[in-house]
Amino acid sequence: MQDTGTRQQIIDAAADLFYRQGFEHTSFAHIAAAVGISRGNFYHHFKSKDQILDAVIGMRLARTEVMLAQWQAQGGTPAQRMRSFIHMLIANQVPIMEHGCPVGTLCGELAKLGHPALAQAGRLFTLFRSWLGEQFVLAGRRSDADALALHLLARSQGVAVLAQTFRDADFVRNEVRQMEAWLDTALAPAARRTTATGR
Amino acid sequence: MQDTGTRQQIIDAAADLFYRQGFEHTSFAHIAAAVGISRGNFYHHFKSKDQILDAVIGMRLARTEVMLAQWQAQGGTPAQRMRSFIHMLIANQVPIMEHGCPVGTLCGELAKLGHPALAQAGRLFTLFRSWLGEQFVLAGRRSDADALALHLLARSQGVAVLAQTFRDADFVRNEVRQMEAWLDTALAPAARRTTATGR
DNA sequence: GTCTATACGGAGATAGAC
DNA sequence: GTCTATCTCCGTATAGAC
Repeated sequence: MQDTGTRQQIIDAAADLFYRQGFEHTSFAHIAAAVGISRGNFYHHFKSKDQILDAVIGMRLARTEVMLAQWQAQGGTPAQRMRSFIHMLIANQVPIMEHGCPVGTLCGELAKLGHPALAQAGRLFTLFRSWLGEQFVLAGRRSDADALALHLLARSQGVAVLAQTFRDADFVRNEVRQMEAWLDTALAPAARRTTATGR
Repeated sequence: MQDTGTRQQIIDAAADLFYRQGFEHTSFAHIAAAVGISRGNFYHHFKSKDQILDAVIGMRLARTEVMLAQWQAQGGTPAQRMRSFIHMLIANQVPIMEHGCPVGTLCGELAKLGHPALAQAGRLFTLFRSWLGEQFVLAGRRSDADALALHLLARSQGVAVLAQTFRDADFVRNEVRQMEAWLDTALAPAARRTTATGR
């Protein structure tokens, strides 16, 4: 694991193609061409397409955990950290307008396919949900932290879906501004604990 | 057109299967089995799979226009009519939790496939966007009516995406309540015109 | 209009040489 | 580990009988 060899190249290429073209629409030929290997070589690394999907989701789970841990380690207030989350919509604006949110579109496709890996992909959402929930707890919204986390998650997903259809950068910026404003008002009455317990 | 014969049966079955399984994952065999005809019989009615998709989108555009016109004809205030829109999330809660929003998931899939029919499917969104925009104009929010319409559309899409992943009915109800509350505050300062010009 | 039979290509997957 | 060759199944699409 963690090699930069063929196996990891396959996972990287598959993750990219699954995002840009969708899981079902991506064939072994696509991935093989992207990596520059033959189709047959594939089965030395993965016994089936579902195994590649598992590996891709696993890698993305690991990378997401690292990113969230970094945001946490950077310090600052919970509000500042949650702005990092919201700001992903700006930072990834171009790919989102082309291919949607990597998490939302994957879960949506797997749900339609009735694919068993949906549960694993859903953990990507859960990672953000839990992390956001922790931030709201730290910000003093202990009782409704999870509902607030889900709300923020839903808002960002909605923006991603419409961004993909309308390709409207102004819309994205406008919604991001509104989400930040919402965050401010949501945290305002409980501002007392925003900087405390910043472990 | 508008016959209840085989052609319409095919469109109905295809629309249902495209929604539940996705467009790409639905084969002629699936549709033929659902209608109870042979695969070969298909090509008397549609020359290609894309033609079925066009017919499905066309039917859904027509039905959506009828629905919006009915909401308009029902009278009431713009706020009341927009509650009909928000309430779709409750009325269709079960299928949404299983298969997502019929509009959002179709547009998302077609975008990933790079399918030319995306533009037509996007008109489904535009229909709601324009209708909601009109309501906001009637409610006195002339200057930012379209932005408000997009916001409401995005909120509902976000709820649909997370509902599909987490299958949480409480979350849906909670978000719907918040959307209704948002609508109230958004229209409150311009309440003077809510009942006027109710053509 | 509806059927059966079939062509044709592409998909996932396997075997075995190098 | 990587390749070529091949298998099998399933998808869209066509031809032609009834």
